[in-house]
Amino acid sequence: MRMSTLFSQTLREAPADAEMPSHKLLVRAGFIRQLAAGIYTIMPLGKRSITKIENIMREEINAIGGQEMTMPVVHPAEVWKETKRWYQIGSEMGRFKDKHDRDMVLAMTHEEVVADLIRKEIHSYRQLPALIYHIQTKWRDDPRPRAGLIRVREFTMKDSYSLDADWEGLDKQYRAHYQAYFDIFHRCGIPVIAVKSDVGMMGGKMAHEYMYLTPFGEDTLLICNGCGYAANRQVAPFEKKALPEEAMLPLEKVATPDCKTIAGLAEFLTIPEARTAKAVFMVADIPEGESSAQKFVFAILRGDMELNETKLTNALKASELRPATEEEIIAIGATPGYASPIGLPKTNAYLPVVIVVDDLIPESYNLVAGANDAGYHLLNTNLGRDYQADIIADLTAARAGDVCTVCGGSFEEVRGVEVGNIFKLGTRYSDSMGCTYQDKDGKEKPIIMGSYGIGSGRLLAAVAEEYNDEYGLIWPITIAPYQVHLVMLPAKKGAGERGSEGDVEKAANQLYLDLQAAGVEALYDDREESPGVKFNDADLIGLPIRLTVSERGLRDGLIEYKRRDRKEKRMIPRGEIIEAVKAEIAALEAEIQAKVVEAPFDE
RNA sequence: CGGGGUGUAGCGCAGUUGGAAGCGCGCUGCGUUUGGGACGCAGAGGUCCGGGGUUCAAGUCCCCGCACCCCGACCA
Repeated sequence: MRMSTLFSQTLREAPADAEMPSHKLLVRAGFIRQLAAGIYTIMPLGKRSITKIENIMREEINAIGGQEMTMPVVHPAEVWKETKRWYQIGSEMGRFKDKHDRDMVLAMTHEEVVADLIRKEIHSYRQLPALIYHIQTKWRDDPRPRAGLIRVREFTMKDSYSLDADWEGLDKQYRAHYQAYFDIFHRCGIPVIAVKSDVGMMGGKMAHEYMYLTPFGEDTLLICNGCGYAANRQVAPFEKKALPEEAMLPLEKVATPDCKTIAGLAEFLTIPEARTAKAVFMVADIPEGESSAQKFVFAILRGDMELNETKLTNALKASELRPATEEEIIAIGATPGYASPIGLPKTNAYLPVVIVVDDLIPESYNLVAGANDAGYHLLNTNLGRDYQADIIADLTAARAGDVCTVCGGSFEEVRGVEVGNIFKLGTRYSDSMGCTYQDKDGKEKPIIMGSYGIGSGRLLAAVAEEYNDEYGLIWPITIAPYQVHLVMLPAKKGAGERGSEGDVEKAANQLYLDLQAAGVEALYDDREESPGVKFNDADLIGLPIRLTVSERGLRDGLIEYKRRDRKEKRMIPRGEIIEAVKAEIAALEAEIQAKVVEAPFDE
């Protein structure tokens, strides 16, 4: 590609909007342009890199038996109603009506479409197992897109769907993906770890997320420093320290003026926060068939713990969960700052109340809780005697320093970006959409599904995040839009020669043709720009190998040769340059290949 | 959805007390330059986010919207 005709421009300064290095550099180098919040155009350079990423995905998924296809971006709402996700998913689903006033859905993911397809196509165990995948645009109306391509609303994802006759088959395909995903990430040059994750809106049994660790990441992970166990903070279990068992003491109401926080209360009564009960108020939408019921949630946990909203959502099987407002707290008859499950009115005009209690509370005796009376708390409250729980579950968020349930080690917190995930869906979709096959014995059985996704744009951004310096991007050879950046520095010209092609141009043009003939992908800077401009653009775009053709070098028949990731330059005779480049490409590819290793499966 | 911020040329920004819309980079033409974002001359480019209002006069003050960014909530 000649840069004089490349549809892309570098920018000296990044837009003020950009903060993350990957975002700034991808914009400055001309890989992406923004259309709206979380909606980007992928420019030619970016498209070439994304295509390479997607081809790596194709190779690896084909290698484990995948068959590529394409499924629609626009879905009739019927299939989403069948699985109930039409009702369960909130505002992040893109909905519209077609001209016949039919409800339509913009694809967020394709389980419903796959399920509809296979209930029509698959009838016999002979058709199983199968693995289908596609690389397709998705729309998720994220409430807060940010960080360039890391978190967008419209994005392209490779997602595969495994179809099996039995659970052993699912395990096998899940394991195959587990490794194939590591291979994909490693071939793109980025280190990742696999962690246990929440199944979220996907439903199903087991799930792993692949996390690229970076301080700019938006997910918090807990990693055990003893055994290496890693989990998303949303699901991480941990060892809770119960208080010693003691006899229940009688309830006692005490005045606690201006103690609206746990910290204030503990200080006022000079007791540890662990001796208090914290009440957190949420309003949840809980799906019931085709509609959903709003409920007021009273979550009780020990004062020294933090509520994990994902765990609470899962305990409630809620579709939406948000903090209650002060007006709502008052409306159910509780007293903000001094609220408690004890002494709540049995009925209220506002919403039904659900009391959800953390599983540490039954083992915690004589806690201090609010009295539902401004300025007063109750001493010695006890679950079972003083109030009842509707649900008891693990509700608390693990934090750095908490104890690992596997080995007793302690957790550290790190940040990461989720670049891929794999789910054992099981029969969640087969059941709701009637996807069955006939087994050897003639019985109808549900097809067992798995789903596996990687976002290509987010992966590109993660690679850009991992490989850059103060001058620009530094692409791994496998992802670089071109392998070689050929810089031509035109010679000084006398007045009469202007416009004619000089020796340097001739040599550079020839080298460009030779590179192409040798199958090397080259970006040729044939523009009339000063050397500084060309070198800075080359550094910014970040192709792995740079060749410079100049009068200075040509005098001795030499071409300058430099790797983007190294400082040193070499001068190589013209006749040897193609071989040198090919050898370097092979060496760079070997460097990446060396990173593709077997990963232990974390059950 | 809560909190904060920003909207002026393609990009980065300035714009005083309310009184003629500017600077740097980029862009066009000509010339001089040519190994790390050169220089001169001449140009083009504006819905000052939008709508109302106050005023003799609004980029500037007031009201209402919108967009984008950041933190949180949320989220495969």
